[in-house]
Amino acid sequence: MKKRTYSCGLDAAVDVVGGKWKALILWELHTGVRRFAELRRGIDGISEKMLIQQLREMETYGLVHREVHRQVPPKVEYSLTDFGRSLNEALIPLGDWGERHMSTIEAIPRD
Amino acid sequence: MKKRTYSCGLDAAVDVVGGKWKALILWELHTGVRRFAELRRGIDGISEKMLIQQLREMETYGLVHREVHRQVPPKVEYSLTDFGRSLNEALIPLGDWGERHMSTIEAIPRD
DNA sequence: TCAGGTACTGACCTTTTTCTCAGTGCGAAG
DNA sequence: CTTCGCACTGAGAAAAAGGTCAGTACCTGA
Repeated sequence: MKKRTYSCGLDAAVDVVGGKWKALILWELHTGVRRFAELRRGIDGISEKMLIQQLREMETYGLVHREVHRQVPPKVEYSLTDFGRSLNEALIPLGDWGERHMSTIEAIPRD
Repeated sequence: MKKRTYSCGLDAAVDVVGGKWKALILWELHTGVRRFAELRRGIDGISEKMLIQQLREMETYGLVHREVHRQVPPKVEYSLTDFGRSLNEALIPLGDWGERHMSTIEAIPRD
């Protein structure tokens, strides 16, 4: 989320889903409610700092709902809001596209 | 394009469309063939360096076709390949989502 | 002759993003 | 009595992305 104005809807949407981790988090939450540590284990290579940072951002966007259960040890559950689910649905064709062309994309020479 | 392996199709796709300019370029090319300077004028705020950098990247992905007409002054035309068009189609629902929620997204407090 | 348009390229710098690592406080398990 | 898991937080550094600016070589119109 860097911009304040967008030249088209796609521009705005890519700003919301962009970055290294948001798509992965959205994907993990697609299946339902998840605890913090479950997400961390489910998303390969993510650090705790990045995970919270992204979750908090998505919370301020209204995509993710955060529920704290006051108990020891602490239990915090994350889930998608209706808004988040609507985003996930809009992402399905893109996810399918990526799935179909994954090997092509991975084979592209970098730098 | 930073990764070599992806955990899901969405991850791969977001890596391809991510960044500040690619969505905008894709959107501009959606309407047809464009010359370099036309793209520059059409995309508000982009520098020549960024525009070429992104176009070249998209060319190596096979999304964009670059055609040089050997003449003076030079004329270079950019257009989408079939692969690029297939990506654009997969992006339509996301673009629509962004369009629908643009005002919400713009109203989110940053930092 | 001099600015302007064509399509770039490369050096260098700033901003943004991501990563690493250490630490918190509590309870349960070994 | 030490370690583990829980859900974080913050400092500081590294890496990636993006931006500015100057220059190239040629032609056209003023």
